Amino acid sequence: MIPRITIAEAGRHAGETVQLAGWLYNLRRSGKIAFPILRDGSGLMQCVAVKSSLPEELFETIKNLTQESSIMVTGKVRAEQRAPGGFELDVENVEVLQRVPESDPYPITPKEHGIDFLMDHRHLWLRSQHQHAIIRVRHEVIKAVRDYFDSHGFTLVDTPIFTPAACEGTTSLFEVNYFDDAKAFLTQSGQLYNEATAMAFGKVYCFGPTFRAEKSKTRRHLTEFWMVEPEMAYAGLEDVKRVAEEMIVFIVGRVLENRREELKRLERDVAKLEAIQAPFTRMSYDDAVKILQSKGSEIQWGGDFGGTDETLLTADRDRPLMVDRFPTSIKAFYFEPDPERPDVVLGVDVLAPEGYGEIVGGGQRIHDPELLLRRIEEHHLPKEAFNWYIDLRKYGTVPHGGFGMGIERCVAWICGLEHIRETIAFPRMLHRLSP
RNA sequence: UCCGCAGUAGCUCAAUGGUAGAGCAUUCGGCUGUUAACCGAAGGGUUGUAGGUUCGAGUCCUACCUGAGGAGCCA
Repeated sequence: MIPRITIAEAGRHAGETVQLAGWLYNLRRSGKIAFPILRDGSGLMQCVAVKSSLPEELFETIKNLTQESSIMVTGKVRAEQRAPGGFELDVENVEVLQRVPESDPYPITPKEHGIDFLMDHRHLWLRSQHQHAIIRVRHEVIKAVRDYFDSHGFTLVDTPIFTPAACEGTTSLFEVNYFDDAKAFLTQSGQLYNEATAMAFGKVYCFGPTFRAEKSKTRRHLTEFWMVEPEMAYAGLEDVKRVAEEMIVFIVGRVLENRREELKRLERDVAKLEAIQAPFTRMSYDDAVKILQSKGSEIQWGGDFGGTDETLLTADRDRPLMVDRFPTSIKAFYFEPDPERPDVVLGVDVLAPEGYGEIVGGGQRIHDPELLLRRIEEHHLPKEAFNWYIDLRKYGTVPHGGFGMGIERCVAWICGLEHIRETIAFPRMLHRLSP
């Protein structure tokens, strides 16, 4: 019985006859020799078919294979300097499961394509090397996130996707029918529910899809994205900052450890990632505004950063930047005010270097029931909808805090991508709902 | 939602208001070590849609559609 292996394992089988199962990535041929390159999801393998050592019919079959045809190849693995990857397979047999017809060839050729065409063919584009590398880095980032929290005493408690009301009231939500007469909204954050589970488990995190109906049309926005949100009881702003910093350093370290090959394929400057070490630069909102003004930004105290402001602040830094103590007026209702300065809140944003902007936002939450009620009124939020949330302050309230990190923004930064849309298999954007 | 930009062969792009072209892909032929292989040939077009200016429009004007970029909002 000939063993079936993956291309990634081929190096351990040099000299053995094995079977590979995959798709034809490319084919170069001359009259009497052909080099089919096989793709199986784990890597690429150059195969060699020599006319003189194969039955004529088989050689003709190989010579006429079309791109992305599904095939199983049997042959002997051999170390070969000239082959990409260092190993080659001498073809003994090829079984064709489906030959892609030349009347309707595979649309994504080895040449360049425009973004619109590629997005329309996203279901096929995922087969290409570049996309493959990005999705694998994403996998590593997600695994690192989970490993970090799992090994630091956090319990995974996922929060609902159907919610009855806005979590923050400021941004728009996707509305869906919920049976006969009720409306539900797709969640834009698990945070409020996290605050409940943190009072039950101490340290928790949720990780799932999040939805924003904002009509944002930039390289940093999706309407559906994945967010990890830790929340900790008996914790303040400094604890939030420390955990965010530790987590980011851990994630980048893991990607460097396990996904070098992918980063190389993405032509990522690895030195920039190796520089991601604690401590990150810490800065108050006040100082950030002064720096921005000195660099020519129009920002005034009390205003929020624009995309160009974030770039100005981080472009010449080699580590993430933590900005804290934002004006109360520009932040959500649940932020705890600074006890020494009630006009600012104990919130923090983490801005990735190289101009990638905000990847983490969080802070300390209000734990005083009186203040929370006042804020709900000031923001004109329906108090009844928040009864359960107010209960958390009635029954054993404690200082607590947490943050959210957008996975796609983090992956875009680590991969060094221009646009967030390639960091998720099937991106959902303002004008893109398919495939 | 706002501001400019673009739309020509399956794909990526050319074409001064005057005969619609190239590379890749596809088909046929050649080549025993190719590396987005190479060489030769062939097929492939309602120039986004509708109207207008002009002897003549891919090119100029108007509207619409679609897309990509940026702004605002945000992770």
